[in-house]
Amino acid sequence: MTNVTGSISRARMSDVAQAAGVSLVTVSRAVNSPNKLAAETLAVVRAAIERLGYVPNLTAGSLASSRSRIVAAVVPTISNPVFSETIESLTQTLAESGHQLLLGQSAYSAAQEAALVETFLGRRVDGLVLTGCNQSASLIARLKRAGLPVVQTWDLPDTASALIDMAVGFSNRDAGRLAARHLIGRGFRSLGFIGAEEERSRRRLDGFKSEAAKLGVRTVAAELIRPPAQMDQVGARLQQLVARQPDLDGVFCNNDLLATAVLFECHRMRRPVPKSLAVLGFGDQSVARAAAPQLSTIRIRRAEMGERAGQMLLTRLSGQMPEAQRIDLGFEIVLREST
Amino acid sequence: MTNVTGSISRARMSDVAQAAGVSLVTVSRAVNSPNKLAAETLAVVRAAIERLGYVPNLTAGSLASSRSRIVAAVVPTISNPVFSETIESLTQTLAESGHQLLLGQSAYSAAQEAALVETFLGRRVDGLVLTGCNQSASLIARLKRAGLPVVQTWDLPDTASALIDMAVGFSNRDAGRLAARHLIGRGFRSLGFIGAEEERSRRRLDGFKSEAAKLGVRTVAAELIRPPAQMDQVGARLQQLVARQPDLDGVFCNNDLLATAVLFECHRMRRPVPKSLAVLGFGDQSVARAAAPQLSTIRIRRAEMGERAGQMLLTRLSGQMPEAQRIDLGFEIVLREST
DNA sequence: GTGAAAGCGCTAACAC
DNA sequence: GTGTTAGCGCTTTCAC
Repeated sequence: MTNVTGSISRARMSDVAQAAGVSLVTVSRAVNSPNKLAAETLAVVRAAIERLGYVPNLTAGSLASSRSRIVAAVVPTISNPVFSETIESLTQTLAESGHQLLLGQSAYSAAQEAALVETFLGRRVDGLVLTGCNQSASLIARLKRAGLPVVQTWDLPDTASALIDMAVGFSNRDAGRLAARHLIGRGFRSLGFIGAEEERSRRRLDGFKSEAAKLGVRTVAAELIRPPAQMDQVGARLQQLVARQPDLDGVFCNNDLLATAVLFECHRMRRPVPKSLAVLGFGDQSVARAAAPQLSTIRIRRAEMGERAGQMLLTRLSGQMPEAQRIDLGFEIVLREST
Repeated sequence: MTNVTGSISRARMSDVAQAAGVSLVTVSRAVNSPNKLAAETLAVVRAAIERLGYVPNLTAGSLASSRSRIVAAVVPTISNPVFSETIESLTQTLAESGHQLLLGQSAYSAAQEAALVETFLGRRVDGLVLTGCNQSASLIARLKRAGLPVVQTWDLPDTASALIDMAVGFSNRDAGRLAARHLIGRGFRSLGFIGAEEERSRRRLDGFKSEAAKLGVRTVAAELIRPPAQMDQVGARLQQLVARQPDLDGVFCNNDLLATAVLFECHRMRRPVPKSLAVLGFGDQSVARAAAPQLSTIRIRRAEMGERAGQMLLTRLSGQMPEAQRIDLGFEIVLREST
């Protein structure tokens, strides 16, 4: 029965060994490398395990073998569906080879990220997945020294020194550039931007502005929402944008949910999309196809990002080197109705 | 530098002890209970720790103390934002007392849930958070025997035997009943239901149907979408509903994102909401306020659920009993424009 | 194919 | 306040 201390006596490996009439190592092998045992022995041991309800203590195993079969990941927040999809596919990829995920949320704070990494190192995790490439120089140095496999995701390091170990992502700046080319190419000249106030969003804004300028469009108003950027804050921001730039005719939103909120606000303002105002999303989430009008957006490979990150880690954990240390997953415009 | 094996030599506690000229325990105390040490000693030890770049091995600590400071949670998927918010607040609550979260995703499969629980027990996690209350009898028995603190969330057990240890949630069936009362009370008589094909959604449908019948409304058509229920599948389902029940005038959607997709489809069908079709959401996610028309919905306390689950666990881990073993967080109708 | 010995790096209990 | 002793429950050699 449940008790307050939360612990009951459990069978240990030595108990199983005794019950089965074999040595400790044999039980260990029955659990970890059954093919190294004679079929009969294996059967006897398994019966004993079953009978005693033995559950191997993975903590003790980790200590002895110095492999934890745990991978840690740090994301700003999983409430943003954009990150949760990457985490989901990462979890699944890792699960296939018996690894589990320890999850940390940094709330977009570098200090919290560093603190999380520190305890993850203390837990001797087998690998680490980070979000973004804007880690501090000291954290980068720390991780390089630690020597464990690390994958940076959701962006690509600009310089060789920003690459800790491995990376899988895409250039956020180039994605912003593509957004500007797309909107301007379709005839919209007075542009706005709505996004979260965080690193990757800012990089996209950078690219968006610089490409717009290059194409002769200098009026780009931006509204940055402090994370978590919720949909119900978007209406007011769009109003701001229009107030600042009355001839606004195109908005780039930093995820499809924000873009959807803009769609609704346009509906309220009786401004037909895209005739009166074009809306470009980001991410190609499922809402983009469901929306009316359907959202044009920039597709990125969120699930693939998690999967590739997991594979790179697993490759390294098996002692090999992955084919590429830096994978650019790219992105593409999906033209629908809103632009 | 990074190496393929992923490990470099690291300082151990005994190295620090030697460097600081103290014993092992003193270093352990400097790390875990600094207030038990003389200020001078502490300073010396800390200097040594700093100098050697010592990172305590938490795995060894866990083994010795049999407390892992890890709590595991199983959710169907974190891609559903509805679960990720609970996980987020749980993570934060746990972090405040130095616990971390090991995350498992069951993909709505009972077998996967049981397998995850098994390895979590093997890791000797300090506590467990589960989604829903429909665990198999054998899993329930297993966990009761294991004797570790367990919190079931997102529903409330119907019977005493379905309660493993602690629970925080609400009655999904009653929430469905409330939805029916609300729609019928506002004059809608031909009802439909769109939700995911999973346990909690089904319970809401149960309640929805039975209350509707009680109030004299027998025509309730339901469309269940196999998880993950994506927004872009909703349009076709609404069409189905209308085909089956041409006079349909009210739809209850099992989360606000699905409801939003219905809103868009209504727009396409040129059926004004709520005049031609009423739409009731579930969850009160931020999209509900952003939508046009704004969504009426049933508010539940997702974040509070994670927080309370964390607190209950922490209370038990500190050796106390929580005030209540079973917390009903309830729910409420939020009347906006769509009904 | 199986076993014996020697740790993994820390904490708990008790002494001083 | 600080130190000594004795494990925590496994895996890893290496021997047979």
